[in-house]
Amino acid sequence: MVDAISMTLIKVNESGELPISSIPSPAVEPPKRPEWGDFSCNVAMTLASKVKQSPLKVAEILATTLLTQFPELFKQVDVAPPGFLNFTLHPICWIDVLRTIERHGSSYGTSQIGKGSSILLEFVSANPTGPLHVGHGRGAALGQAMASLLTASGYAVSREFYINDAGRQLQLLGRSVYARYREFLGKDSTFPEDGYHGDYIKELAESFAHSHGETLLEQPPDEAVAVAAQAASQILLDRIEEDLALFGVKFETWFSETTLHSKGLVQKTLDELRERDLAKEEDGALWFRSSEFGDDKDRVVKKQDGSYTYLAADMAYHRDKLDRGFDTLVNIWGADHHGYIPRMTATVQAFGHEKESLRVVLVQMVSLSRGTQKIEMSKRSGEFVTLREVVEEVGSDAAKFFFLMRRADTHLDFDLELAKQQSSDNPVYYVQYAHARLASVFRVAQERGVPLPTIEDVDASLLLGADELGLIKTLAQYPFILEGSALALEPHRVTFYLQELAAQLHAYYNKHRVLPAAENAVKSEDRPQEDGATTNGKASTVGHESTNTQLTPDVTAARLALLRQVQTVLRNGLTLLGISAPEKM
RNA sequence: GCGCCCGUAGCUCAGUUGGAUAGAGCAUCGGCCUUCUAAGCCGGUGGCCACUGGUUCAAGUCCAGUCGGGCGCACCA
Repeated sequence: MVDAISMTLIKVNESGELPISSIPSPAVEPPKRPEWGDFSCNVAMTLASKVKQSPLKVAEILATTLLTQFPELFKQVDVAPPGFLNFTLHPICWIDVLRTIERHGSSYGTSQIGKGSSILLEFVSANPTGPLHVGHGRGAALGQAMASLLTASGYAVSREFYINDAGRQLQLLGRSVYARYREFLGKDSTFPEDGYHGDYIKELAESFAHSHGETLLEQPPDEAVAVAAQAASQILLDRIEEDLALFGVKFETWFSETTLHSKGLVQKTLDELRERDLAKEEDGALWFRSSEFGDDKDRVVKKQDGSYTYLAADMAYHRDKLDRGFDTLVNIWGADHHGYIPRMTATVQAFGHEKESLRVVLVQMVSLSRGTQKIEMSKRSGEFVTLREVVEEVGSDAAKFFFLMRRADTHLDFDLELAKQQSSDNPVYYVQYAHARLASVFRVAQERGVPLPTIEDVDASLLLGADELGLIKTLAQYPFILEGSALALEPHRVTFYLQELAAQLHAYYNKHRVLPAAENAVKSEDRPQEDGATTNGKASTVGHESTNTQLTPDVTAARLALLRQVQTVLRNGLTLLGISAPEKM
């Protein structure tokens, strides 16, 4: 398609009809309205000013040349103001799409645009100081879908969870648990000012009292707190891993912040900064000259008291990621961390990498509701809805779909009532139902001894009606949706596509019968079909004079073959998002 | 004060990286099952794309400014 246009451009240039100094690469896209054909191209308008002719004139020249050059491909090439070229292919060309889907099956839609380039995808990375909440769930669903999407597009993806198991938060956890532990044993205790208030802290403390008895009381508080912190974070981390597994999210690596310190990598990172003359001593602290790379100001990495800042550890972490040889680092962060991006891109550049090698996807907050009733959440009081609770209530399919329904950088309203509803209002069921419905048709077909044909077995000319072609064209888009979605790191595009395809399928299903009625075999009729494709010479069974299509065995076979491909694409898309494609509902 | 994100139908949001007459779903009103799953379909109602200016053949999309909402601005993590 694009090649045809490029060749034509070269031809008209050589023949002198249009003197083009440089041949542009034409942009071809499906037009907004079906009446405008199968593809449209704007190259005439971009060229018009260069060749000093009106866009319409340029388009005319290209259109006639294209049509005479490629008669077997184009049925029609139209020119529309202000200078669009609209192409209509011979309908029969579209049948190739179905053959492609049938041939590739579950791999239909995958590509190699990533060319094997390696990506480290870091997401969730919740502190092991409490259970995962819904916000983490959104990040988890997004990361998981993104990983599948990128893998399907030819990238080598590795998923990683960064464990913040060093520093103040963990100490606070230890002090919280220790305080509850003393409380439980009837000793006096002072709960830390901004400690963790959730009930899970009490549970941890109690189980701690059972396993350790009163032994911790005999230790100095500092040591006891450290022991409590260690034990509690390990348990909480295990639960996080469990919750994620339950949600269908897995990581190749769990990277512990502590190992950065124990291996001396933080100090090494700062040493390297000095070597590169990107560090400075000031006010008794060590600073990273991040402003050299566009940050607002320089940042402290080693405090006056000699301890490292969080940034220092994070710099060491990102340096380590790059040292492991990844081409691109993708981080999924909560939107409240956006101010951190300049620091991190500065880090990447400080160690000699392009700033494009770090891509940060920001995820906005999730607010929960039941119908119109909002559910208040406050982390301070420890009253927030956990991911596990949501998954148990609405199921992991619905949870994932809802998390992936919106662009990452917009607020998400998650309606628990809606997610549980089994109706067309619920987009998850809507898409899954389309898949199950088709499965049911195939089941009934087999029960009645109707064979399930392949595309090669059927009379393809029976699939050239407007509704059939509409479905086929949507199926043809799928690989492009995946590609765009992967490049932009936007899985929500796949969710929207699936809803569109499902809608089209449901409409088709309601309008056209596939199997003959159970008792009296051939009496069923479709509603009038649009004229057009049926004028194609081969379509002998499609009565040109009659506006109705008889549901002959040939028609049944052709439609079955078409619908199998629809089902394949529905299944591929759902699977990619980590959502099940049920055979029955 | 500075920086980032957002502003599209009554509500929740898409908008193919600058294209033609801006689209869905919800809500609301009215239809469609003796037949392959009604967890479905068909039709009606709804818009100053926050505002102003600029860039060009073309702006919801890019740039500048204004207004409004959210979030950041630590030798915290």
